[in-house]
Amino acid sequence: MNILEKITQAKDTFSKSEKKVAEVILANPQTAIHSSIATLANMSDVSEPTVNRFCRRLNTKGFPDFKLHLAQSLANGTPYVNRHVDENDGPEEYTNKIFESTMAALDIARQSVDINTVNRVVDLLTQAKHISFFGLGASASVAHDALNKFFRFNVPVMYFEDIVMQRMSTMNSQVGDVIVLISHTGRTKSLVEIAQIARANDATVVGITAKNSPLGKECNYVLSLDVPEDTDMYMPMASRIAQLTLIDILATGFTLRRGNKFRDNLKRVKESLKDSRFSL
Amino acid sequence: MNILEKITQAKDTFSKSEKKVAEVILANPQTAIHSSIATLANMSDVSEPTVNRFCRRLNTKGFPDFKLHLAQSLANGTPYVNRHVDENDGPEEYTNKIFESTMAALDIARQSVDINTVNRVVDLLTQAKHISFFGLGASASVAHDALNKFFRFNVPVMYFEDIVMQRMSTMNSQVGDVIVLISHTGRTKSLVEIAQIARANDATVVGITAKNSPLGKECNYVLSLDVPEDTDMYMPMASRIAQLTLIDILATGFTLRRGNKFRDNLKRVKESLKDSRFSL
DNA sequence: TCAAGTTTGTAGTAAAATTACAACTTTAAC
DNA sequence: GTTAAAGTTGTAATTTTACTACAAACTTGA
Repeated sequence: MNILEKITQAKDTFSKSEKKVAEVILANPQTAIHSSIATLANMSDVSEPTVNRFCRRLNTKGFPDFKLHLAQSLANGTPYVNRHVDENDGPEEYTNKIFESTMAALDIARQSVDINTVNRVVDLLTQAKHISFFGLGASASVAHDALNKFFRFNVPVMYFEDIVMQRMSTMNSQVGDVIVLISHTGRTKSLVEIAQIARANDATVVGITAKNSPLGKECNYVLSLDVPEDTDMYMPMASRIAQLTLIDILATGFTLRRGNKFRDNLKRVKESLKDSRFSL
Repeated sequence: MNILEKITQAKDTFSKSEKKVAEVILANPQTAIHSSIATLANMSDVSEPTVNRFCRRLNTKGFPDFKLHLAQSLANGTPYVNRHVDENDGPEEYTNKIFESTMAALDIARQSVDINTVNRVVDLLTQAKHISFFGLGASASVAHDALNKFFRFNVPVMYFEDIVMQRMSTMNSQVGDVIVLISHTGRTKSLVEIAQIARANDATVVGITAKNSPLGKECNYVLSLDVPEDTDMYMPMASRIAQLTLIDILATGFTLRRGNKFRDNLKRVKESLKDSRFSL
């Protein structure tokens, strides 16, 4: 595991002085790898052995070894950690933290996506007679976004915020229709019902949701995303960004499957916006 | 550049003994980063100062610095690059490319955000009598998402997709109201008009848009995001992810400004969902 | 072959990291 | 409250590691 994440995670097990060291390192890891144990001790306002003990607590052989691990964490690839926003953070801190934890979440999500399912879902979507995107709460805007993308493909695509409309529309679904249900937790009752109605009508149900959730179990295909949520904020943040990225992937897969001529079509949709815009 | 590549490339400029060092390092770089200058000198059958000179020849400050560079080169993972999707990409390739370019875009966006403006906008929002979020097309779902977030704060917040509703609502705006207009290009005519109406009513207009665009010029505050768009796809992708992240930042700033008691409020909103969900 | 230049190693020095131990806190029990 | 035990932290000494200065040994070309 990335040592920066490890520090964040193990913060509670640290002693007072060790926490000081952790703070200084997390605040400026780039400086840390270029400092000696003495300067780092000074910056953290602790003694040199404390820094050394801090390093060992993280299962490194000592300070130089720790610096090596830190350097590797900082190397391009996985530079970002899911850093939680703190009460006392100023604008600069929370802005950077949110960007970084969003990137970190995407990185984790990427590793959890099942490519085969993506491929099969893209297949389904290209062959669908009708596509519907439904979500509620925070996932409603994701469904909304999906509408905006797939609508450009000149495919019959639907999106409703209203659960009654979602229900009525699903009642009329049939074989060949694909219904994409979006829910981070997969425990939204009314969406589970929609899934059941759809399957009773032999429509295909794709869930962008948690694998073993009540909703997940009702779906023909589940695209699950493991995303660490900052539960302190009591708001869905990273999860819906990951969902949106997944929508982008499905849309991209769709256009690639449809081939080159189809891309001209997209270009035309984009150009149709010209009149509603000021020219460059 | 990767220091391992650098060694291979600069091999010709090395002296006989330095080449020996290069060989040993290239043959087993993992061992090299965990060795002291003495052991490495021994393995290469040269003296310690030779190893040191070798390090300096590669523009490093010395042996420890060289090890740091080497460690970074060895760190696993590819950097976040904006890799464009290619016609012939399979599901695995385009999935990874989209995740990576989204992360790369966020990284670039992060560097372009003006923290001072973020801070001032958060200020405005916390003091606003009414907050409106308007966007069209792909930005509509971003505005939709903003509604979902700010609505939890128990603040009078509005969101319309319909330009007539947007217009009517803005007509009634007054001092102390904040209208957030979202548009990637900043060239959507009807949003520019909304901005003009709002300012005529002394409401404050915040644009999440391009700085020097027609819309940007009509705003009191502009939060601009430099995001590289994959224009090949003819679809907004990374831009709206960056916009959403910015919404997260504003929402977070808002809650932090409001303090601890307010967080309990958010918790209550979240708990109110319980009945609409299946329990764990 | 010899002188100028380069390369290399030896020995000493400086810096950095680690260890051992003592002083100081904290915690919990009485 | 007092006190003993456990845990934490810092000081000082020690060891390890890296670097510098300089001299010896090669190379090169006239």
